[in-house]
Parts: sequence; structure tokens; C-alpha cells
Amino acid sequence: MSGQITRDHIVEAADQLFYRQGYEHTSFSNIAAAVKISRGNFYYHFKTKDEILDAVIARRMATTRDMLEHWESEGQDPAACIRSFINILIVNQAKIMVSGCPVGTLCNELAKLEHAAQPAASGLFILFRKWLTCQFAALGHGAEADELAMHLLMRSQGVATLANAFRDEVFVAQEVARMNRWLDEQIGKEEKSGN
Amino acid sequence: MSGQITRDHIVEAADQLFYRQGYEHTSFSNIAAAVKISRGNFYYHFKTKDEILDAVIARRMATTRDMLEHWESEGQDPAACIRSFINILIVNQAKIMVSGCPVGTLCNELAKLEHAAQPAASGLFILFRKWLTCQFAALGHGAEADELAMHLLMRSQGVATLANAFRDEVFVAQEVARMNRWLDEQIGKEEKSGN
DNA sequence: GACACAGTAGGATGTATGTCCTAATTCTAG
DNA sequence: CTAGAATTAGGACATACATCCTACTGTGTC
Repeated sequence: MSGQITRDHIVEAADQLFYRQGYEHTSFSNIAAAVKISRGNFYYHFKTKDEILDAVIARRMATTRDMLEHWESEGQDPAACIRSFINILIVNQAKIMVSGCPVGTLCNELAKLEHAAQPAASGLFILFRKWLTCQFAALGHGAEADELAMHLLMRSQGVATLANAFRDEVFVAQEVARMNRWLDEQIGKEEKSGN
Repeated sequence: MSGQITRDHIVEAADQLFYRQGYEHTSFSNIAAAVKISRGNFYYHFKTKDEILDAVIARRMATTRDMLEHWESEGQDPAACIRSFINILIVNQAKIMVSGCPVGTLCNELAKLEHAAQPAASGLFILFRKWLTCQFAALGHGAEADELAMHLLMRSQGVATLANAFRDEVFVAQEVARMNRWLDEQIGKEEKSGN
């Protein structure tokens, strides 16, 4: 039964490395070295590199679901939930400045590789999108909840990309403040004009 | 003197391929095949892959400068210039949905590779940033011109990333409309509150 | 204690790639 | 027209990598 543990270690290490170095630039040896496992042992757990990628995406789906649930359980109201989302930019600031957003950069890389797992990676975005849509709907924006969700997701992606390129934490703080102000505007607007 | 022409062809082909496939995933052979040139001929023009990357970045810097100048020469006022910037999301929509933003994705990839050319690639962003800052300054936003420039740049990046992940042109249209409305708000606000 | 089997190790293999070298070809100057 | 330089072609080489295979180890069962 120790096999499952090793497998988890592999997926965890691969997750980190794919994030920091990119999928293609990460080799079997890199992951094996990180887990302190022989290269050959790999084949026992994963037949191909694509299989590891699938496992990593599945893992990220699970941890993301957990995170969203957690935010929802501890958040007082939908607005607080949305602020938790905005706040990842602060919480993960250091990592984002080094490697960007794990979701956005993976989707991008897989798109360029024309990799079969690209839709699966986009599923991570869909998770956030649906969750945010629910929050905005609960906030009273029925029809345009999805558009607002996409808008916020878009902003988080833009901030992550520029934070990575410029490594400027003042910029991140400014944009987070801006996002919170924008959210304030949305609260109280419920179900009127589309802006 | 035909050497310079071949060199230009190589850089042009490499530019396209780096954009569509990513830097690392593009091999000498790929570029050679695209230019219909022998692999070995390559070495005559570029000693290393890094050298091609430098040339590609230099090329992009030049074409970007040209584009910005062009927008400035044909734009009636700063607002029109900024709208030209916003409009690339529409003009290049198809490419963006397939490969994302050429600048953002390159910066991201080089960051993960810890490549020496990463600062050079960020220079492309700086070009846009400074240009947009000038436009906002000309619009009357002296102190916060740079922040507004970064905000707009951030939005364009976010839209590009999500457009690539979701391949949804309705979303792009919505966000472009939103950006134009936002710009309308900034016009007439000159030098008052910071929002 | 012997056997079966999950798990591990490390080497073998073929392919792709970046880099390098040398020979052939084309171009240019005198 | 010809010598020398610029350019091109194509193969050589070492390396890195994904994949595959075989042998070893530990553990639980009869």
C-alpha cells in the first residue's frame, strides 16, 4: 500500500515542478530526483508523461475544489467569498511573481503544445468561473453574474502575468485595491445596468 | 548581401514559431524547415538558440515601436491612440485565441526557463507601458498616468489569457466594450480622484 | 520457510536536439 | 575569368530525454 503514497509524492512533486519550470521543461529525472526515487520506478506508477500531467491536473482540480469550499464555509457572505478569491493575489504573491498563475500558465503552455490535456487544464478555470458566478448570483446579479465572474477572473490573470513580468509588488497591491473597490461598486448595484 | 535576407527570414520564421509553439518547443529543424534552409546553414547565421531568441526579441521591439508610432501618427488624440491599443484584442483575436498574447506568453515561458533573455522580453511590456503612460499623461492624468497604463496593460493580458483558455469571442467583445467604457470614464476625470 | 506479488532500482534503447565541422556552391572584386 | 570571401548544405557528435525491460527487495500468506 506504500505504492499509493509514492504515487502521491510523485504527483505532488510534478505539480510543483510543472508550475515552476513548465510542463515540457520538466523531465522524468527532475521529478524522480525531487521525490528521491529511481527513474525506472516511475514507469511502474505512470506509463507516460501525459499520464502524470493528467494526474497533476486532477490533483489541482481537487485542491481547488477544497479551497473554494473552504472559502465558502468561512466567508460570511458572497462578497467575502469573492474577496477571498481576490486575496490569493496577495497570499501567493511571491510565487506569482516568480512563476505566474499556475492555471493560466499551464493552459497557455498546453495550448502551444497542442496538447490533448488542454481542455482538462481549462477545467480549472471553469471551476473558478462557476464558483464566482454563483457568488455574484448570490449577490443579486442574476443575468450578468457570469460576465462579472469572467471579468474578475480576467483581472486576476492580467495581474498575475504582469506581476511575473515586472516583479512589482506595488503594482499588485494597487490592482488588488482596485479590484476590491470594483467589487464594492458591484455590491448594491444588483440587477440594474450591465456595468 | 543575400545573407542578411536569409537572416531576416530566419528571424521572421522563428518569431512566428516561438509565438505559436513556444520557444523551447521550437527546434532548429522546425525553423530551418519553415525557411526551407538546411539545418547547418543556421550555424552560419546564429551560433546558439539564445542568439535567435535575442534577434526575435529585437525584431519584436522594432515592430512594436513602429506600431506604436503608427497609432500615434494616425490617432486624432491620446484617447484614440489608447483605443487603438485596446483594439488589438479584436484585430488579433483569432491568433490570441489560439496562442495567447505574444508578449505575455513569451515572458512567462522565459521566466519558467529562468532564461537570461527574460528582462529583454519584459522590455516589450515596458514599451507598451511607457507609451500608454504618455497617452494618459497627455489626457491629463499626470500623477496616475503610469498606474492607468499598467491597469490597461493588465486587462489586455487577462483578456488574452482567458480568450486563449476559453476560445470565446463573445467574452473578448464584452471585455473590449468594458475597456472602452472604462476609458470613457477616465476621459473627463483628469487629475481628480485616484480611481 | 517458501512463494507470490507489489514496489523499487538501474541500465538499455531509440529518437530528437543543439552544436559543430567540412565540403560544395554562389557571389563579388580585380 | 579567376581568386577569395560569403553563403549554403548536409552530415558528425554528444547529450538529454521518454520509454522500456529485467533484476532485485521487502512483505504478507500458506
